[in-house]
Amino acid sequence: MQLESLKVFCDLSETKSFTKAAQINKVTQSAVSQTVSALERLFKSLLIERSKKNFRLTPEGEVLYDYSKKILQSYGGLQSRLQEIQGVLSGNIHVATVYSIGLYDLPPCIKTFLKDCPTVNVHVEYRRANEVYDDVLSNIVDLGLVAYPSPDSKLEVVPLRKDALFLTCHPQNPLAKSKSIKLKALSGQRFINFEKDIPTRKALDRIFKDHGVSVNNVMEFDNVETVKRAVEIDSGVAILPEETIRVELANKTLVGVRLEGKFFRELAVIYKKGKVLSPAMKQFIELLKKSL
Amino acid sequence: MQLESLKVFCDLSETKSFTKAAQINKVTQSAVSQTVSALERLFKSLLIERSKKNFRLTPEGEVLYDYSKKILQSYGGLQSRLQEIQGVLSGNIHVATVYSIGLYDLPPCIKTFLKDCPTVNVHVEYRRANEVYDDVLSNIVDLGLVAYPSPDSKLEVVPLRKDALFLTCHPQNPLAKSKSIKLKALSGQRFINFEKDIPTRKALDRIFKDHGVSVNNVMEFDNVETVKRAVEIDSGVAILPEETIRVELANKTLVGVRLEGKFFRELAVIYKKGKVLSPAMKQFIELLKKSL
DNA sequence: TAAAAATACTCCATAGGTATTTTAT
DNA sequence: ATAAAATACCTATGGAGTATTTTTA
Repeated sequence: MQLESLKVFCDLSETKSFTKAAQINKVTQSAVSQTVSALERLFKSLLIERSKKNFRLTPEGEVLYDYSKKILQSYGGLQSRLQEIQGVLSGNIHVATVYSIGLYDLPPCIKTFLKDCPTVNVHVEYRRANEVYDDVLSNIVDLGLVAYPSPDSKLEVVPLRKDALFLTCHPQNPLAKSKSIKLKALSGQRFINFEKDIPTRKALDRIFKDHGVSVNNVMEFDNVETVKRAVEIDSGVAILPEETIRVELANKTLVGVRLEGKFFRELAVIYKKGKVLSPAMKQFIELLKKSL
Repeated sequence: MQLESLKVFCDLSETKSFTKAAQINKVTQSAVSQTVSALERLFKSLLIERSKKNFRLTPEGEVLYDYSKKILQSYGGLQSRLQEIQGVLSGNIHVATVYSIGLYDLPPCIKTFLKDCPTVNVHVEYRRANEVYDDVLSNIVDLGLVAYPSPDSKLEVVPLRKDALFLTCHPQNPLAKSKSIKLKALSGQRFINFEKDIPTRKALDRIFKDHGVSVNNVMEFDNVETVKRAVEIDSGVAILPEETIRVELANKTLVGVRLEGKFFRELAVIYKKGKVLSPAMKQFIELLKKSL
């Protein structure tokens, strides 16, 4: 009995797709198909409801899934413990991150981390927020980095730094003169915003609603970079996390005005509940907590 | 990663012998040696203290042992659950039993059991009491059958029937006339006993001591059969469990006299603590509890 | 008619055997 | 000297790949 087979079966059960399970385990779809057949032969049970259109486990499949999870978790724990004993941090870490964090906050962290642990490989994938959640839940990546984490019973959420939100505007913009500004002052302003499905947009909408402010959304983009470009040509003002405009503030191409009140972008690491984190991953999360 | 390797490593850790671990897993000593090497390569750790004369696990070995036990237990649970679901009782049961139980009490049970569960193979090995304990503890057998079970922190003990002890004597013997007899009456009698290391002997010694009776041990044997033969030629009297003299009582070749007081031979099934019992084994124990 | 899953076939990696040597008592 | 473990070497099984067919939406 190979633990790898149980791993494949678990991923298959969770993704409900032979092809995805194959990708996660870096084998071909054929191998997954054969693995399942072998398991069914071994346990003399049908594990997956064929015939029917939609993927479903048989009762035996459910039992196998539950026990496999438990077994794999123990095995993960074993590996971690052994690595700890040996004091060797190594292995691979797959991280999915939303663009904003991946582009602005993450790179310096990775740099520091790789200096401390040169034997660890960190693989970063840039994704949209919902894809980060999906990839974490389907085991495609180990960790996810998101803003405004939405709680999920299948996820562990580790909160990181709260990045201060700044009103961002063109240096010539009238608002640029103030040292700080009240949220109210933004009423009716031409505003460069994120698209409706972006978490930061949702957070901004909530803030505006809570404070009875109504802005004039003149443009909507799906990423920070484009928002900044729009502000740079004074198409309007925006609210952005400090970290994402660090360079522009230094170059004076943009002005950041402190908002009166406590307005933050909350960052978080997410990972699948029950996942056994390797020592390297734990170390990585610790670093994120410290520097992010 | 093969679960079989973990199993081998566990048995090796417990028996502290490559050869025994090989026997238990029905492979050659060579295979065990290679399996351990493979595990050491895989985990990049020394698992067993070589160099030294006596077998000892390294810290890594200890960790691997602990986790392996856990993993194998889960896997055992999985197999049992699947069998339960399928309602199929099958597989093998290896039982080690002391001669007395194996010769007299067990055969009818096995017969009934095999009638109910024809797909189960019951393998019975006849052993001396201490060997039964050893075989159970070293996983050579699944279940052990003993009289007067001695508690052990590594063993589960399931008590079975308490077999009444009868004074057994030759039909012509003066004691044969009584319907029942007081223990005191045995003082000074020529007594056929078991050897000192037999549990029943120990139990008898205790009974005699507790009641201030002192018999004259004229012969000592290591098994019931020989004791009976000695009583049959009136070399002395003996105390034997009812079940073991059933045939002789029917044939009138021996007389059994009820002892006044509560004197019993306690029977028990033993198995290793933490062992996952297959449905077949559970069923078998249930049968023993009912008919023994 | 695509996409997903199953099957046919082939290959090669490795688990495990036999035979032997090395090590420890 | 003997028993246990390690090693050398070989073989066969089965895991996984490519190519293809079958199935389902």
